[in-house]
Amino acid sequence: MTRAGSWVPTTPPTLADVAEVAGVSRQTVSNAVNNPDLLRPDTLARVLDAIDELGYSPNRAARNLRTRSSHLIGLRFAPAQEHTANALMDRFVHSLVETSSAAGYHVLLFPGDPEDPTAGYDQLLRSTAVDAFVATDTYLGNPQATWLETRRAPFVAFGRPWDNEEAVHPWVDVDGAAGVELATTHLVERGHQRIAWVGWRKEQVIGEDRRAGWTRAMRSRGLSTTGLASRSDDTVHSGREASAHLLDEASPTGFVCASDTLAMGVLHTLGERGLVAGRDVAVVGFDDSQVAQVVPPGLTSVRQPLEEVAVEIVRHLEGLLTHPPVRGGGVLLTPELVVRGSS
Amino acid sequence: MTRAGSWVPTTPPTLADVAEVAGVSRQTVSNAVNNPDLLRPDTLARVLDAIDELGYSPNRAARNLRTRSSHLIGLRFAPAQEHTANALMDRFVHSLVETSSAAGYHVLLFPGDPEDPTAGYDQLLRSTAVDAFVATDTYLGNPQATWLETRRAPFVAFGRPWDNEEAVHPWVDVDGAAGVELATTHLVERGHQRIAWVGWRKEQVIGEDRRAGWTRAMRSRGLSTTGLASRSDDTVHSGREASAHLLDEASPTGFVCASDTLAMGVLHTLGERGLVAGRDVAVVGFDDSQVAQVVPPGLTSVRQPLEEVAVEIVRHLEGLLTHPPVRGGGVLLTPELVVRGSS
DNA sequence: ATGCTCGGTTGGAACGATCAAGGGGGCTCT
DNA sequence: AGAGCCCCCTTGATCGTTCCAACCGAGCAT
Repeated sequence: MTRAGSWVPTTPPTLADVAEVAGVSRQTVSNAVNNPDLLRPDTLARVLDAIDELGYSPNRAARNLRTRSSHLIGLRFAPAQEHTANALMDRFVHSLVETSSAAGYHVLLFPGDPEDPTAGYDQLLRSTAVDAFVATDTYLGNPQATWLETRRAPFVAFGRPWDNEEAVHPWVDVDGAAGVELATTHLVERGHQRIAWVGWRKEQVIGEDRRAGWTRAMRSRGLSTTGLASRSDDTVHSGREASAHLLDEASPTGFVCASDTLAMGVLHTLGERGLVAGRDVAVVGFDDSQVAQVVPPGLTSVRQPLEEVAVEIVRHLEGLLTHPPVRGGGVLLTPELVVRGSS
Repeated sequence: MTRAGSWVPTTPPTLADVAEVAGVSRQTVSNAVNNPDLLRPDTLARVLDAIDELGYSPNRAARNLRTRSSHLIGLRFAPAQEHTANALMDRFVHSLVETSSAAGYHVLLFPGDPEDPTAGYDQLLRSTAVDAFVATDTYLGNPQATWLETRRAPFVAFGRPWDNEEAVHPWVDVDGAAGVELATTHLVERGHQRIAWVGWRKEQVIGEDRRAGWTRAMRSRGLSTTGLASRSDDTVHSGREASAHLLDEASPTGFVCASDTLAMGVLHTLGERGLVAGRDVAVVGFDDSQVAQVVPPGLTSVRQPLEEVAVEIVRHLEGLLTHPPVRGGGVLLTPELVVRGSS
């Protein structure tokens, strides 16, 4: 219990104040807070009473200065693109905040310059404003991870180091191929044979990874993939055009998409042609965005275990920050399929 | 330019290191960083060179300790509810991060306990971990604002103090009634006369505010509202039921909704009945969520100026933190209507 | 009794920045 | 020439915490 009197202190109580009230020294109070085991039970109780009475809470700045750590985790916060369905950061960030809070850390957001993915990191690092980073958006060609590695900055990446075989930093990622394989198999089990892939451009490694799941599922069932794949930008418009083209040329009965955004494009096409998703043609998206959840008749989608990702990331961070020599290693989590009306 | 050598320093350079290299005292370096005007141009240049050469960046902890301020802004981060269309925090948070960064502040996220809206604030406040808070979710009955006021905590609220006439804290809000009025007028101008309202329960002040915009627009055109209003929970399901009921009983030609989530429910109903949104019946949502942007045929929606909100909030925060006596005052911003296929 | 360990406690120093006060050189003014 | 002043810079103290080494009394073996 904290005494919540009406008096508002001009200056918060310090360790010394508590020490005086409890009749012990500063160090003893510090120990009561950080290493309670070192104190005799009765002394500890007396100190805790005093802390309680004064409403004492250790001054973060002083502690940070002395211990050379801020207990803050930096996260570059880029906004979700408008006119797409991808807003997974929201779920991820929340889980990260929750998990790291339980581990005694807070999340510090800093803006990301789209032009320069490494901007901002340096400043925070050198001013010892954060203890570590969580790096997201580790798509191919993003120099973030490599840059952080050369700086010896403690960080955990959400995303595999696609372009760097020798990367030794810890990472956590979701097995996109496995997710798409789940989705494809799901459609096969519903009796579909001609299942099309609506994906991203070839340069997008993540997209190619997901595509591999489709190929794998199709081949393992002896189904042909010829003429059933398309690649384009991650926009609703592209998804619409791609699916229209596929319907004309290959008449698939099901679509597996690299994203919910593309899947929405497919739904557009179906609507234009008087086809009903889930009845005439099956559609599966990727990300289980809010769009997938509320659009009629419900879009079946691959859901990334973002909560688990955050947990794993924090686990790695704790490892990094407490046992510095321990480095490297990755964790690959498997997504699940959320089945809705569209399939 | 920062010298990015391959050597990684074990310990970052300090003010004293810079002072030695530049051949000046600590205080002079400090002034070079914080009050450049105080130095002679040539001295300033020499110091800046040294700073550059060493890659110096002030230690945040030390600065915070001495100045009794952290330059951090606390934001309670609650996740968007699943199965709704509302994910406006994403846009808002990004803008807040961007704006406050420009003002020299960073955003610190902390988890919110749904059971206790004031949890977390106290700890951060007393440990001087943050300078101020941004309080969101200031719906009626949320004790946050009042609690923060009694604690004399510096904060700016996103949302009006609905339940407290005497509130003196600064706030920024969006005029929901004006937004809905825009939406309703838009439908009237398109020739609609029987325009229904799909809203929230009466207890939701924000919902009632938005509803007032509908009433106002209807009355000013001499249109009847009788039997055209419904109130329910903010779920797709509720929106679906409400609109089905309204169609049966009052046969409206247009729907104005308190949220995109409810609007999606309306779209569900239309789909079930073979009606086409935008052709047979007009639908307008609220929030301009990603769902509104990508759902076929595009959902017309009221877009809150979240970027401006963040700017205003940061402006108020700066005022609070630099001229403590200046308090109070609110800003009400007007949203705009984004017209899409559904109307 | 002496020496020694051990749990518990103590005061001094340090972390790295800013604040407040002080000082020296050059200029003007008398 | 001396007083006064301003400008530019330096010095010592300080923020509140944790680290460090020393200390002290009690218990035990010698």
